[in-house]
Amino acid sequence: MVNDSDKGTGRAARSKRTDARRNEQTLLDAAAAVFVASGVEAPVRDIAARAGVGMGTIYRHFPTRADLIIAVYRHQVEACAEAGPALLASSGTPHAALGQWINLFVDFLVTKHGLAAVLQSDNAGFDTLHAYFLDRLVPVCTQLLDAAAASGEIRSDLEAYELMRGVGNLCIGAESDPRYDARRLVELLIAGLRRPN
Amino acid sequence: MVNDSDKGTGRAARSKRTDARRNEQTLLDAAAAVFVASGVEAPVRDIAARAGVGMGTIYRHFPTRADLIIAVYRHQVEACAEAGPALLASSGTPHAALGQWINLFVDFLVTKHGLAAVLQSDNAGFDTLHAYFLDRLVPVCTQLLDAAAASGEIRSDLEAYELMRGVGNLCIGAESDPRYDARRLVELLIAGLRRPN
Amino acid sequence: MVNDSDKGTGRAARSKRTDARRNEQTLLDAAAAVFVASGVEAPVRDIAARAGVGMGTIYRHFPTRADLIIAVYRHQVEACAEAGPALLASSGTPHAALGQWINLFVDFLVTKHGLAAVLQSDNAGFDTLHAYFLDRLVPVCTQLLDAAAASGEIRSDLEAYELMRGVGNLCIGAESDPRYDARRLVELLIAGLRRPN
Amino acid sequence: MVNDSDKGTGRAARSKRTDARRNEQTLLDAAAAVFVASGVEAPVRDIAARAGVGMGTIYRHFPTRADLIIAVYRHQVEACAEAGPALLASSGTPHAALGQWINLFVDFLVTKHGLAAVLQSDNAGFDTLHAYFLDRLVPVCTQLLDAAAASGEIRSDLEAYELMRGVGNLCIGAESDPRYDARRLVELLIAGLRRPN
DNA sequence: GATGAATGAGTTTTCATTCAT
DNA sequence: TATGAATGAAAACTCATTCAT
Repeated sequence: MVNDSDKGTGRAARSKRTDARRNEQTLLDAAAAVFVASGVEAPVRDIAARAGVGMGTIYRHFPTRADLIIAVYRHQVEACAEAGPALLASSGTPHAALGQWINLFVDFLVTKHGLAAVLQSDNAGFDTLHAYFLDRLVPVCTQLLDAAAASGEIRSDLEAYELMRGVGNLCIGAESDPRYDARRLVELLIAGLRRPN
Repeated sequence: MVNDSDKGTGRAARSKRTDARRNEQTLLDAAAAVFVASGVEAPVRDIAARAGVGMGTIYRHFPTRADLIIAVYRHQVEACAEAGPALLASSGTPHAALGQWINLFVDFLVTKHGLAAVLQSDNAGFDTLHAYFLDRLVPVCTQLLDAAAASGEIRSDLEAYELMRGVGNLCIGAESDPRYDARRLVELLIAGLRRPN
Repeated sequence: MVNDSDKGTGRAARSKRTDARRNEQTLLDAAAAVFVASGVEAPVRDIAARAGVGMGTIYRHFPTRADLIIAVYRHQVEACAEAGPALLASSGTPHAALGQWINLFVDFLVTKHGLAAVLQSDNAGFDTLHAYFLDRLVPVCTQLLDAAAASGEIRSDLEAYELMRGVGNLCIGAESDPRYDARRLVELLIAGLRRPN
Repeated sequence: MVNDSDKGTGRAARSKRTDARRNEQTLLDAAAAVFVASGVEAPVRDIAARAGVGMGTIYRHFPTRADLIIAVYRHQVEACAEAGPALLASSGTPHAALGQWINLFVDFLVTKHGLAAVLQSDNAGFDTLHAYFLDRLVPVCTQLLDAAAASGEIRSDLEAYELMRGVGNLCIGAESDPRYDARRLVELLIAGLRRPN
């Protein structure tokens, strides 16, 4: 309310947009909550109910389920993407940076119920989601991998795509099983990359 | 029960039992074929159709889908289980034996369309399946792991259950993606186990 | 019940088939009734409710709406198809035969609420229906048209397909409008075919 | 409206009316374009988007879809209505005039994607549309029909309403089927009207 | 007046599972 | 025992229409 010096149509326009934005945030919150409770494949109707809106509203804001998931997790994906170069600059060695970065990625996947599973599903409806993840994170991972390979620390015959897919798979089902610690296994995987001196 | 040479109705009974067994084998063959074609979550109706029987017959022999999957793959699971001690005896080192055994396990999972995915699903209907796999294979894997740990080749802080679950996860979706080679990643994982000399 | 001398599995099999057939007839009757009341595009659920069965049952018997419509009207289509040659043999002139046959076709279309409309819809779901009608009736109509053309009674530049489509169109909406008599207009159309002596 | 640099309310009112008219024309153009592309049953949202206005604006100007269709095609309907007497005056015979007029009507219907179909729909929402067409064109057609009947050229037992409805029906689906030429069939219909000398 | 967000009924379709014959 | 017909819950998705801003 610092500035509400608008009048005429301006107010209407601004206020409409404000409301819609608020509503969208409500939707994202509700979706996030439902995703935690029932996984990212929860029925649209459940999310709508949780948000207290009609189903059509969900479809208006997020035409596909992938769009919704992306919106819900965008911040975290961005943070992960931006952390790549930063770690490379600050960590001791490229391999260490890679390990830390993968750790962030695991953090992300493991805490999102069912997201890892959906990342490997070949369901056509998730194409957008797949594309978003790959577009955003594969280049970052490639950079880290290249640096570590260039420094001679690791083998150079693994694509970022394959590594990320593997890490993603290792994270499937991790939340629900106390006897399974995805992070540990991912560490082994990264350790296994190291060039046998 | 070596001898159940019954007479009178007995002959009928024996023959009926024979028939039932024949029928069951038909079912298993059909299910295996459909699993290859459409994955282990194929509609029951398809399997029944392939076998030329009614759906009720499937349910009679295999009350749950898990029972059917177990029956279909039992032979291969048994073979895998039995290979453990054999490899330990014949391979150069325990770690090599472990690697070869895991390889067999990967062979198995990767060729069964969708089986790996179902192994990690937390769908209650698959409990029996999970239990069967774990009961049968975890002890074998434990033995290999213990031997390798005892020889000092690998770290000793990983449970067989966790390793197998990780390997299973790495195999998810491997058949359908040419850019993803599950076996490679599993090798990295096993390599990562090695104790840093 | 003239003959129920079946025993053993025979009875079960026969009785099952009998029941299914009875049920299918129930379905057809219900569908016919609903078609009359609400047109051939009535919701599947309505038909199921009318028949007192689940929706799945409709889908089992008739995978697409077109299949159901075909089944409901098959008898009448067949009768119409068979009447063609008969009329040609018994009527005074080929043109007269054509007129009478078209009349039968109109009888059929006009009494089926909404069927005519669906026959011209380009909805892909009705492809089977279109194909059935065309396959069955166009040849008959062609025969009548050819005979009348050969006798010099009518112009010879009109395809059976086009004529039938036109007749079909003229029948659209005829049931519900007392001021519109499709039959009269069809007569004009047929009269218009006559070669100007 | 040369000058709309208004201030003071009076001028504002005039200008508002001008704006509204301009807006309405934009709407009509957009609707016409969308009707051509997707038929007259296109979603309201599409039309609004095309016009660059909100959906509410469409509803304000044209409370029902029929109102919109009428507005879009009013000019052409008027032209058609006015052509009737003109043709009667200029053509050789009343029957020729009738044929030419019907031709104009067909021109109109055939080029409007889906309009013919909507003209026969018994959907209550189109009542206004039906009424408008009938009110405007039936009298014209009646005049032509009466003249031709009076001259002895044609039978006198057909109502204009019924004829126009028939012509409308014949035009259904004509744009999308190369094997179906509505104009030809309409010609047959008109030819069929001729009194058998 | 204009906007466009929200609503939610309505329809289709699929399959696991049961159970009468 | 075997059969397969019947069931009906579930879920996605679309759009006409309303109404707060």
